[in-house]
Amino acid sequence: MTTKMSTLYAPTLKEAPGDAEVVSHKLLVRAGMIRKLTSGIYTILPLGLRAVNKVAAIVREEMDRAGAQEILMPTVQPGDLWRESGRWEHYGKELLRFEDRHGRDYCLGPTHEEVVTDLVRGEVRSYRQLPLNLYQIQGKFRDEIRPRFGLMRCREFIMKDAYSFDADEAGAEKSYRAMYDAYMAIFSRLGLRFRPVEADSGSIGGSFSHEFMVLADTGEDTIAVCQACDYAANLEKAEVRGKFDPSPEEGPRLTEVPTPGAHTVEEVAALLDVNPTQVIKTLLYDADGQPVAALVRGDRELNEIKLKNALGCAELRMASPERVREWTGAPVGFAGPVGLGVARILADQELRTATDYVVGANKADAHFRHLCLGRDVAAKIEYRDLRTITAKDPCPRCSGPLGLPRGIEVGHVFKLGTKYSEALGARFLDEAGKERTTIMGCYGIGVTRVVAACIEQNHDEAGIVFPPPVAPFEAVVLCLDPKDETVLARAEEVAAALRAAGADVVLDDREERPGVKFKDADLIGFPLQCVVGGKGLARGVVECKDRRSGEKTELPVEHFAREVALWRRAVWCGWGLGTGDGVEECR
RNA sequence: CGGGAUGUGGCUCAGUCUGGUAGAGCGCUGCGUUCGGGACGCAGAGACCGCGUGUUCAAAUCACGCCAUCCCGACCA
Repeated sequence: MTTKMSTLYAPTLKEAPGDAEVVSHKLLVRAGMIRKLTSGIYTILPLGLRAVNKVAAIVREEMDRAGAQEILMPTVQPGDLWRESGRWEHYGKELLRFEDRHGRDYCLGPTHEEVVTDLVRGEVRSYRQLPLNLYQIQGKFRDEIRPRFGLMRCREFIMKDAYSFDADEAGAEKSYRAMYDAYMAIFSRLGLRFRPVEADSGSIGGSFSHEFMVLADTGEDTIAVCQACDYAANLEKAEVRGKFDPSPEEGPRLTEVPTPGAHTVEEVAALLDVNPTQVIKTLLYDADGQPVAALVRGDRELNEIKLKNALGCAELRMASPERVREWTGAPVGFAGPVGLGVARILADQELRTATDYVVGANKADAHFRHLCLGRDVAAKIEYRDLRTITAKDPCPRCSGPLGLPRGIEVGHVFKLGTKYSEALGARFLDEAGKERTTIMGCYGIGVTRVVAACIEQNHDEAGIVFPPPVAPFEAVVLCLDPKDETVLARAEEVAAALRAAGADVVLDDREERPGVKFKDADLIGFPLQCVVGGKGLARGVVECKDRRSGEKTELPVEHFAREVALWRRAVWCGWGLGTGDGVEECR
């Protein structure tokens, strides 16, 4: 049975909704694939769900191939389990909490480390049961501070999350590698241009991780990519390398100068007529309750994640203006390292060469000139890599040139270590009969976000340009004269031939003018479009269009079945994809 | 959480400043003409103008409160 547009619930819109900002959001709504229920929460309509399911199917295949087993965990989770892991207190407001009728605490699962670890600790008691990798594809809820951009950052979304359990470090490495490889296979098969990048492991915790970024100018993340070697890292992670030799401690003496009202680096630099590179920013932080100062050059950006990692603290917050006054004795804007009473002072490594800088004097409306860190600061200074990398910095691996493209995070793999297995007591007996803690990894793919990212990367003026593996239907047959039984019958034959060639097909049999069908086909972004109408049939041809290239090919009605299979393969090739029939693989 | 903006038929918006009969386009229903890149004509249906309170003879319009949605920001001294 051919799916027919005449009965499909796919309400397309000529105009974009007023509340949509980004292109994937606008197009998903216009193409009749999603509708908003409330902020950050969407209903997925038939066409949207088909795209989501296509992504899910490929994810499932590759996960199974990698040896993971599918399960389905509950969305509602007991608060007590989250207390055991310590995250009931630490996860914050993204965790939507509520009580049942008995007043017991529950939450909607934003991720499932607790539940899966609870599951495994009950049954896995022997090294013989390891390794184990369990995954699910399921709705997640995260009460985002500010949901936005349609399916890109919403509160309720569909995610594939997998969790690996291993007996030892080597096994955990292997599991991690298997997932990394599976993710490479998944995103390649989906027809996306993407990069795996080194990443910080963030709040989930753990020691090592990679993100999978779909390259798109509208991405929320910036990544550092080497143009010479294969180094790629999230901007927050990318290391800055270079030679930073201590410089001779000489030069003019430290001098206090009045700088009334000059709070920012720009104001101070302008007032003293120096370059911002000659100013040191002193940033004050509260690190697990301890006062800490971080020093970077005036034109640099401090990378808080690097600072947090360098300090090894759990919570890092910028000091409040009251704290700043308390620690420095001056209002915000005049902090400096000279005589500063904080627990630790960290400085970016490039300041090792620091001579003749301008810094705050820890006194209202005053700064010092001619500061030499080694000479003028009595306290110990820890030099570390603290600043955010820039496009001007060399690649930390090979010193080649860096690019800073934008990306959308669609996948993330973590080595978790024993953080959750330790907290929840997931232990087993090894060969020697000794009790040990399982080593975990976790691996996520934002399935709904993949669909949105796919559109961000592939669209044009007319609408979505779906890669064939993601499209809700790979092919559409536009029947231009549905009232003419001969034409309609021919359209059904064309649809059958496409199906035989391996494509899933929708038949546009609506009693609409041709223009409406053409517009909708392009808007929804069916990769293969075949037009069956009186005019073409009179010449004995079916006109086929490749949505991506716009190229039109006339295929003879007579040998259509054979011709269309070849044409389909050519379209997939244009995407750099093979159709999997083994005839010819592209790329 | 701070700042800004918006809320008017299903959708996109005008009308609000200057209070006085609720509008347009799209979509929808019917009829007719059209029919290969979002057709045209005619006739229709459809709105507690986000909610509440107040001011007024009179409120979509003014005031206050609330709610919702979107955008920017969340401490880079």
